[in-house]
Amino acid sequence: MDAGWDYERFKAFTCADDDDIDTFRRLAGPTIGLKRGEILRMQGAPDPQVYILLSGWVACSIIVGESARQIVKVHLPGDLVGMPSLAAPTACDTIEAVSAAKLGVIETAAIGQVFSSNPRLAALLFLVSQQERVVLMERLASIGRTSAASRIAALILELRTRLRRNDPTIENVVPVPLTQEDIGDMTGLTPVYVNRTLRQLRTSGIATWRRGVITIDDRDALAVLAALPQSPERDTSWIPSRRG
Amino acid sequence: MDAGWDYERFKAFTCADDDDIDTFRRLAGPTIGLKRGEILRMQGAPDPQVYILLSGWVACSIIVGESARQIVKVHLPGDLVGMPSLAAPTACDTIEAVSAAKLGVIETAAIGQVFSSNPRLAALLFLVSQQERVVLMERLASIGRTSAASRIAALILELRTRLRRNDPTIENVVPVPLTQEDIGDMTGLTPVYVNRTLRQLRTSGIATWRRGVITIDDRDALAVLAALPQSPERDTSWIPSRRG
DNA sequence: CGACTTCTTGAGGAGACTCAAGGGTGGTGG
DNA sequence: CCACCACCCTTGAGTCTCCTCAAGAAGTCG
Repeated sequence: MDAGWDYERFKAFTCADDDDIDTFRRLAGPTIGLKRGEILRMQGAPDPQVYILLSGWVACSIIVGESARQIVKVHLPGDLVGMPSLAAPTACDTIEAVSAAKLGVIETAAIGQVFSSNPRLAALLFLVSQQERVVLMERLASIGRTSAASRIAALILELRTRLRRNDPTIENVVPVPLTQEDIGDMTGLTPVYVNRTLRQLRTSGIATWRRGVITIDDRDALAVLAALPQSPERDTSWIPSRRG
Repeated sequence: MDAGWDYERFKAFTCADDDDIDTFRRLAGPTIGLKRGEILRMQGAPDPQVYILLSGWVACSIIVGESARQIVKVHLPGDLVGMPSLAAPTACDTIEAVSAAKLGVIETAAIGQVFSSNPRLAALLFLVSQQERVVLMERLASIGRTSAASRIAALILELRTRLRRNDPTIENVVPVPLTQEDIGDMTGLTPVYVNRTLRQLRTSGIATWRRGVITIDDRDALAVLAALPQSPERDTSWIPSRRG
């Protein structure tokens, strides 16, 4: 744990080993602290940077029209934040702290260095991006083609799965610092309707989401409701080995 | 043009130069031909491969529940197809030909080789993935937060922009081999409502979509309706140079 | 020319939204 | 320690966008 960065989390996320971690750690620059609700950078800001989330949660969102907001990703500790804007002159999304958070800045040039000097780590970064694409694709399918209850069920299961990578002891009680408005912005619903849908999940004995804590009462029913495949593990055999 | 692969298209797409192209060309294996409607591989199929689209259009979709389909990406010639499933033991999406199409197979191991032997090209592949993420994020915002008319407007503009990379002479007449059902599966709408929305766009003098051809009548109005930022160009200064 | 897919339009219904008001909860300052 | 304030949650009533079901027309391919 250097400057609070949860390396174990990052290792699990990328299948990186200790040497990879060492290499990567050297990339992280100064640390930034954010209070809940604080904005790290706005969509459209010039010269976007890449960050690594050390602690807390941040949300990346896109503003549509005058006021509508769509959260495209909530990041948990260990996540790389801001990669999609890597090659853009201006940021394509807004990064905002959902809870108090700390981030390390990663110079864009350092990413290029990884590709030159550490092909294995570069491939791991590439792989992480593919996984992020899959998550986005599944969220797209969820929002485009399912009911409010299904979208929220899928969200609950996604958060549970991701949090379990950090903390394998998590089972049916999942701490989540999102407001109902945040949930709406993630699922494409209004806060009012999120509230009604949560009540429906609660009264039907499937899940209870209250005061920042989800309690899953019937995981099978939740999975059926979500209607999305639970992705299995990854195959990393194609990644270059360290010596070769 | 080797085996019909539009290298110029790929070069424009990735900012790759001739040497990069040469390297990449060696990766492409056997060519596969598909008729319209034919499925290359189903979601859940084991050992997914990566392809390069040589000609025609293919769609990647996710099945939700019993019958609902969400198209997460339509690919144009030059695109890399199937990357998101790269590290998964089973394919996360179904690849289907929207029009007659040809694809080259790319061995998974060859991708790893690129990372070992050609960091510059690896970085370009990485960059392309980030761009794909941005496109997904914007589609997510569109579907999650805008009306049917806005979604279709955004789709029209996205297709126009991408096709113009292939053929810069395209202005207001855009050839698009998608059925109204396909449009619905891309935008999260039913085919019936797509039809009504297209009529609405037509009668309000914004755009006409008929028989595989979009005619844009008022591009400014279309952009306002789409309500999404038109992304500017990329900054690739961080990519490793060939010698260095 | 015939079979099939795709498009078009109508009528009715439901899921999600908007507007509005009241009740909790936690944080801050006196 | 209490009171106030801001934020968030909760619920009701009414509306509208979009969906479902259905049938026929138009286009396309063999």
